[in-house]
Amino acid sequence: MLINELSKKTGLSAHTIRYYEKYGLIKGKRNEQVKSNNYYHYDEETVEKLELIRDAKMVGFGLSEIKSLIEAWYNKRFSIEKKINILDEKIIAIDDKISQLKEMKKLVSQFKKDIKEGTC
Amino acid sequence: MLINELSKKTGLSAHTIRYYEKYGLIKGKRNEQVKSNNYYHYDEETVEKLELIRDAKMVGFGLSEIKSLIEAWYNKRFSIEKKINILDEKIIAIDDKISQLKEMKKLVSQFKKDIKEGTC
DNA sequence: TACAACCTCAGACTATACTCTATACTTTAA
DNA sequence: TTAAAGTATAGAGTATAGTCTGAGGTTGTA
Repeated sequence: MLINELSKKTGLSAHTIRYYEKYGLIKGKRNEQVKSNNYYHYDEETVEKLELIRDAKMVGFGLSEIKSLIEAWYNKRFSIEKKINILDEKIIAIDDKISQLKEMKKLVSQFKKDIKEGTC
Repeated sequence: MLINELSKKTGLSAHTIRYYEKYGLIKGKRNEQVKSNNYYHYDEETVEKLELIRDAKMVGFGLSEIKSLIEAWYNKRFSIEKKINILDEKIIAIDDKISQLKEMKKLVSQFKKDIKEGTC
């Protein structure tokens, strides 16, 4: 698929997708047979990656962290040990964030309760 | 306490704390009795607020979202209904983030398993 | 009383992550 | 066959959230 379709599928603008491509998060392929243009083509794996990026960003991961995750995921040059290490780190980071969110939720819920009880 | 102590207690730099104060997230008080200086004094509530800000930022909330949360929390001018609304929104946002993180964790764990099984 | 260690304020600078503009070429539908 | 829509690239501009510098004043300790 071309960038416009990719954009529609992921909800990210073509500009943002190109920015991610420059950043090294995704990679389109050019069709060597077609010589009239040099359009990039993207596959389903790219859709998956972009969805992962979108979600990871929502929960506070930066692009550099996401890049290391994606490299562990797809990069063939990394050793198994290195990949496992990176993935373990991310799992710990995710668990930390979940704990923090649960703590925040408890706090916010308690505060909501306090407000309600202070008035009824 | 003065800004240096606040900085040490929260792990945030004095610069960052002043930035948050300008942004409207916290508010120091000046001692009217002392006329030789115009140092700001901060209380324990400010420490709590800064800890909340730090945690909320870690899980992807921006300063504007955090500001609305803090206002619901501390601002006396807001009506009870408005405060409850804001807090409910935050609770929903927190739940969303937790779901996303769980989804990410599942994905990362599965991938880790795949890597391991692909080699052993 | 000197000197280090504070404090305030204004304003310049930086990093991250986009977002937009301009230019130029290609494809597609009427 | 031409106008609209799509694509690539470079580079400028923007938003957010700091981060740093400098100038000038204060406080605490030797």
